[in-house]
Amino acid sequence: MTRARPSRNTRATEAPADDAVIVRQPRRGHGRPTLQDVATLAGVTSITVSRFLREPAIVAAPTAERIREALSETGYLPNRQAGHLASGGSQVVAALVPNLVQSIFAETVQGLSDGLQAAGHELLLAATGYSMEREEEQLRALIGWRPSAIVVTGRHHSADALLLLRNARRAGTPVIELWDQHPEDGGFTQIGFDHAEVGRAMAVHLLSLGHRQVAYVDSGVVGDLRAHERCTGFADRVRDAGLSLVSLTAPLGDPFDAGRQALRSLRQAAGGSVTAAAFANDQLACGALLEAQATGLSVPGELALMGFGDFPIGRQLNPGLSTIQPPRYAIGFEAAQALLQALRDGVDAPHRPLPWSLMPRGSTVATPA
Amino acid sequence: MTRARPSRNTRATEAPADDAVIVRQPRRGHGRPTLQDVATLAGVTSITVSRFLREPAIVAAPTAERIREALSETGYLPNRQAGHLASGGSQVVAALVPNLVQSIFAETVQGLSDGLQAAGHELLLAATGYSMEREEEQLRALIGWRPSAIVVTGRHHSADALLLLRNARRAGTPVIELWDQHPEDGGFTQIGFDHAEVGRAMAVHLLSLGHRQVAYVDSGVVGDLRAHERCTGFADRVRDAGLSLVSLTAPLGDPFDAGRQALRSLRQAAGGSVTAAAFANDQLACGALLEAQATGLSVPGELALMGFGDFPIGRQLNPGLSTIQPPRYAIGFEAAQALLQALRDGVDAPHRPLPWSLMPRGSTVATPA
DNA sequence: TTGTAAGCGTTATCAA
DNA sequence: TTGATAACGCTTACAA
Repeated sequence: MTRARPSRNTRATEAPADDAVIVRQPRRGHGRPTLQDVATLAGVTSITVSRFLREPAIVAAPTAERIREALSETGYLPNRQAGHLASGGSQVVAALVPNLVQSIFAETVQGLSDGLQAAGHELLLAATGYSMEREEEQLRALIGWRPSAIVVTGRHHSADALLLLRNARRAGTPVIELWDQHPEDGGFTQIGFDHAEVGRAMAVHLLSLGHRQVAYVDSGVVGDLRAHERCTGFADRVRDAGLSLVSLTAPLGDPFDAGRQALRSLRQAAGGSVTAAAFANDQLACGALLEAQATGLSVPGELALMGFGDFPIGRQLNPGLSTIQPPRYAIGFEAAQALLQALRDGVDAPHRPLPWSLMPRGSTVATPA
Repeated sequence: MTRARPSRNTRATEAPADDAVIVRQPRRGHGRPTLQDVATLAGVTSITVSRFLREPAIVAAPTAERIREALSETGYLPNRQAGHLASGGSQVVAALVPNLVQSIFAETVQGLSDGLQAAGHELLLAATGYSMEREEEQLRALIGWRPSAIVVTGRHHSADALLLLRNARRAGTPVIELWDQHPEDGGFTQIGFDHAEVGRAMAVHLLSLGHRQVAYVDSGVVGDLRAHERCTGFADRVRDAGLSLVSLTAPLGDPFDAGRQALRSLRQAAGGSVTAAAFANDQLACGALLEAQATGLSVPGELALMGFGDFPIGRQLNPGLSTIQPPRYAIGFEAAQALLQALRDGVDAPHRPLPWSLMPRGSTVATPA
């Protein structure tokens, strides 16, 4: 790699006549053209170039032309750090999601990115791995960038993380919580839905189909609090109906395998008594569905199954997997809107409850053969 | 939201006795504690605090203690923009991948992130949507952050993007290309493998099983050049064997549906003559596999199928999907190592060909019943 | 061990 | 319409 820093001679005055010719030997800097380089080449001062870049109309036409040439000749690209430092505003949104690999959050990030793109904001992304300590750590790192807004997932944070978020808001940085809808006094704007309610709806779906012995397979990921809330909602609704619930937690590892394992545990523990099971997510449910098929267990005849997330694979299987379709993309896109609004108006954006829907498919509702 | 900027009185000298008391009314700044605030509180100057933060050992114990207190009292978090601007080095790696949703690149990003984490570097991420223009645009935005290294996907870039990358390298910024292995003179460090070779291996696998009428279903995503290279490699190898090839392109949209559609097209176009088909990725192949099952077509008896990517779902289906397992995570992790090495040594890191493997499963190799 | 001075590359403010 | 000047918050270089 050529490591020689390009000489900065261009930055010296064009005709350093009178005094001694001082060849500036910079010991700092990134070795890239600066506003000053462009200005010197165009025969103006840097502030004029700066103005041209932000509002081309306000510089005289001939000047603008010279600047345009100098810009393309130098290949100048503005230094954002310097810009943000000087202007005190960053046009950068920091976002924290649990993870990106094979996850429900990838589309949320896409929605966020799309929503911000249009407004010329950039996205600074980090993953927490469903850990609050990790969230706090990442938050500290992200705040170092002085983002114009902060987006986090869920409403539960460590005490210190909460402090960081409150401080940020006090300093005028909007804070938005994704994938949740459980407003409290003084809380941050929430864009999402109530997971306990989803859990209840899953229970209602199964009970309304006549099932009296139902099970819930919760996520093995300790930090997946929203899954646990769905579990609680499900359990409450089942108990309200005067029924008992078989509840178990899926193992970690490949979620399809975990789902298969959960189905085996279920049959072992409960024998054939359980007639319907709800899962924390579609991957677990698909695993169980495939395991049922492999072992000749009739779905939904002997066991009805449903998931959460509406991943593409669920509709492809036969029978199709009944599931909850959450507004994956919309959560991100609406968060972008809310955040832009908060920045514009200087007040917290209102909470936005977003609709989800239950998709009944063949894994719970037998189709006429 | 409380918008009042906190007053900066703390920044005035503690006892502004002699002259007039000037209450500084800042019109800029982020409204967050600065090094100066901490220093004033600790009764030292800002440089001492700065030093303490980077090398706690070199300040005197009692001073350190006062600084520590002041830090926690103010909740100070360093401003990275100012830091990088002053030091001329950024500790930030910019990475460009085609996409993150349901993609093979999510794990690569995870590997990159893990590899950088340990070295205290941060990741600035953007998606190109498999478009070169978008890549160029994103590259421009990312370079604005003056990253210490740049990571892109693949070896094909627009002319202007190539210029940007070359300039970056000339300025001492390592550039790394992921998921490819096709070194040219003066090219950038590549971490990945040769896709044409993978295509040939897929052909060899099917031919060695005795198939004489084979098909390749390419990705409908125009910008997925690596898939097209696998297609070319496959086609070459088939023609080398003196055989003809049925070649088609999957439609866009849900990849499972696209795979189903492709299978239907295949049967329509080629009748029953094709006995084996390779797909650009596992999702397409899984769709085809599910379609085959739905229509009572025996796999691999009447038609053998294979994919690329080794997505978790492939092994779950019955028969399991034969596929190529690429080093998804390793590509990211090794890229991090290469880049850190390049930064350390000041020379380009060597290319790193990474191994992939062919996973024969039931969709091509009939298991003894 | 601590401080002073200068500068990183840009923008806000005011003057011309 | 353009420029001079002073920040922004931090670090390097050098002095004490």
